[in-house]
Amino acid sequence: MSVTEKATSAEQLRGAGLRVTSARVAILECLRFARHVTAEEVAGKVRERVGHVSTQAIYEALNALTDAGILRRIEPAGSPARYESRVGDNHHHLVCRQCGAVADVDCAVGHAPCLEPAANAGFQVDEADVIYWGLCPDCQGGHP
Amino acid sequence: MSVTEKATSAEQLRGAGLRVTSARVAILECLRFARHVTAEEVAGKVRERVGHVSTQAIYEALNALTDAGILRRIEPAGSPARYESRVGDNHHHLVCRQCGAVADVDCAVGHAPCLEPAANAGFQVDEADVIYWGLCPDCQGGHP
DNA sequence: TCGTTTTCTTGACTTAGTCGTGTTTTTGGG
DNA sequence: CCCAAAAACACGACTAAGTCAAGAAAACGA
Repeated sequence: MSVTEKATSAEQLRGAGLRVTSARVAILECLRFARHVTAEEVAGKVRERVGHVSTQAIYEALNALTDAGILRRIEPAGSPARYESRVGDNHHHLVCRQCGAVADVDCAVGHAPCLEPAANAGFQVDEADVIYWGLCPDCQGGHP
Repeated sequence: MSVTEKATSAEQLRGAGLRVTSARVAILECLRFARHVTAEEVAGKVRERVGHVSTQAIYEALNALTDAGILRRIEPAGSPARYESRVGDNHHHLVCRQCGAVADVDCAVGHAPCLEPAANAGFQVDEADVIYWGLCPDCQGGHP
């Protein structure tokens, strides 16, 4: 499986005008399976695959990939930034107040959803960031 | 003006079961005029009114007031937390990518807006946090 | 006014990153 | 295939925005 995937990851990088390095490929591979992971978690998984990579390299790569549109960064309040490889559909997120679990939600309002607020106060809006806060199924048992 | 307002702020605090202190009253007074301000900005304004107050006291008071539902905290990605006194209507926010300016938006979808995502994945949702990202009128001049 | 409880102060600590500087890798051209 | 330029990475110092802990001060009910 990994041959095809590595090829795809490399192509993705080249297509975005980025150099192909083992760290970046490993990041993309990891995010194929792990979703909504923090930079530290990515670092751990990447190191499992390719040995030592500095934390700063992880940050820089994640920033580069995010800027290139290959990854999407979400930053729920009170949580470190999380990354996912599902991009381009501007879906939203459910976040559990208790355990921090994150789930994807498709938008209710169409394909470029919620992008237009009722009155935009003169702002030129290009993205809507929607987070639904609540309790995930596992945390609904109501224990203090 | 300030007599009535101080009374009101004190009543608000007492009504929420919180002790009335000069720092808390000053915070509420400031947030009557200043909106979407950071903890540091609040600290500055509060100190103008009542002299020395420690930064930690500001943080603790803001947390207490937020927990009590008297203030609302918003935390746009890449910005420190901001506070506002407009609570209870679950309105949303426009944030400028360039200068960080924040503006209020009423919700388009009704009075308990966007609270229900299309599919909630079993989550018990109690709040929707919507941030529209874009450029404010002042930053639309397109200067690099 | 007194005592309890909450709040405030001071200061150390933590987390999640950014900023430089110098050293490796990639990679396209010869 | 080799080599220079550009990009990426390593290492370490630094920063912002808070939290945590222990003792002093202020609120408020009796």
